[in-house]
Amino acid sequence: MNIDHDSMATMSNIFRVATKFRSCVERNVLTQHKLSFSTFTILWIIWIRGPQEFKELVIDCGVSKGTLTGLIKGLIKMDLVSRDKHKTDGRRLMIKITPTGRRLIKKVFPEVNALETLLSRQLKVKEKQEIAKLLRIILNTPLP
Amino acid sequence: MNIDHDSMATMSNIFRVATKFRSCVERNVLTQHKLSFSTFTILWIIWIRGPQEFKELVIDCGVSKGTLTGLIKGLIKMDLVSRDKHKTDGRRLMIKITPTGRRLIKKVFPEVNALETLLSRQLKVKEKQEIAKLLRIILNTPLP
DNA sequence: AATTTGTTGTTTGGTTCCGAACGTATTTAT
DNA sequence: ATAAATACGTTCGGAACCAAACAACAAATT
Repeated sequence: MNIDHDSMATMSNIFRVATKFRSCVERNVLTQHKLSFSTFTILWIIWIRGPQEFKELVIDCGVSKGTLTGLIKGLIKMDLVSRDKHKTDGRRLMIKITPTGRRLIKKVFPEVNALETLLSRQLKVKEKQEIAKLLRIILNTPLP
Repeated sequence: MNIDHDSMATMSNIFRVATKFRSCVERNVLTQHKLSFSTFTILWIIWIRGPQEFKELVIDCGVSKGTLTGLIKGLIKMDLVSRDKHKTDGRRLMIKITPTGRRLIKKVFPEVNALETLLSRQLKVKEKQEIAKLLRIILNTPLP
């Protein structure tokens, strides 16, 4: 049996770290604010980058468009984002953050970031940058 | 606003890589065999490590125990694993792979591993080992 | 102008997931 | 020995998820 152990170890550790961090953030931060990891991600993106198109969010949040429809609906009900038609193209949607949403993410994000810092506290800055760099290479590698 | 950008970049890239790979594997390999990523993981673990206790699987698969109950149920229905009582402790369960399960994972795992190789093809072996090493440090870092 | 083709988001049906509440088995304390 | 506390797995309700079918709009073709 011919197995590529290095690739396997890399990927399985990536999964384990992702799972560990995600559940920790949900448990310790997001639940109190009625947010899921995905809705947090949406809020974070439109806070950092400004209003985004629906289809951009689909890619950047890593969920299907069907799922995103439901998540946006929930965020609107909580008055955290708004959904407007594109000026010139009636098919497209623009998702914006509301003042309430801005207030919330300004409070929540630092808490999440603090956990990121905590989790990676045994790594040097150089090492974190090295991981980030290598992962960006993987992200830019095309897959079927 | 005081943000730890290096930790943030590291973690957000970990999530993006995990999502990218997971959906690719599900789409290109697992669906054909009626497996989800989690059921694949269960099968893989008890194939590599031998019979496992239920509660070990909860930790190593990164799902809740309620979820694991359902997943095991599904795997049993497909005759891929069996569930037996622990010899001396009537509360505990031992999960074993069946011959059918063994045949399946022997076929499926190499396909998954091939995608892992493909995804990390732009990295040198040294670099993969470096990522795996750094991620293991993170995994051993306690969190609330 | 009318039809076709393509893009964008919603709806639908079914699976996976978690947390909380629940039984059952075991261990500890009285 | 009995009661209380703990450990283990199941059940249940609701949220999140995906793929496929669908509807609305835009662009290209005729």
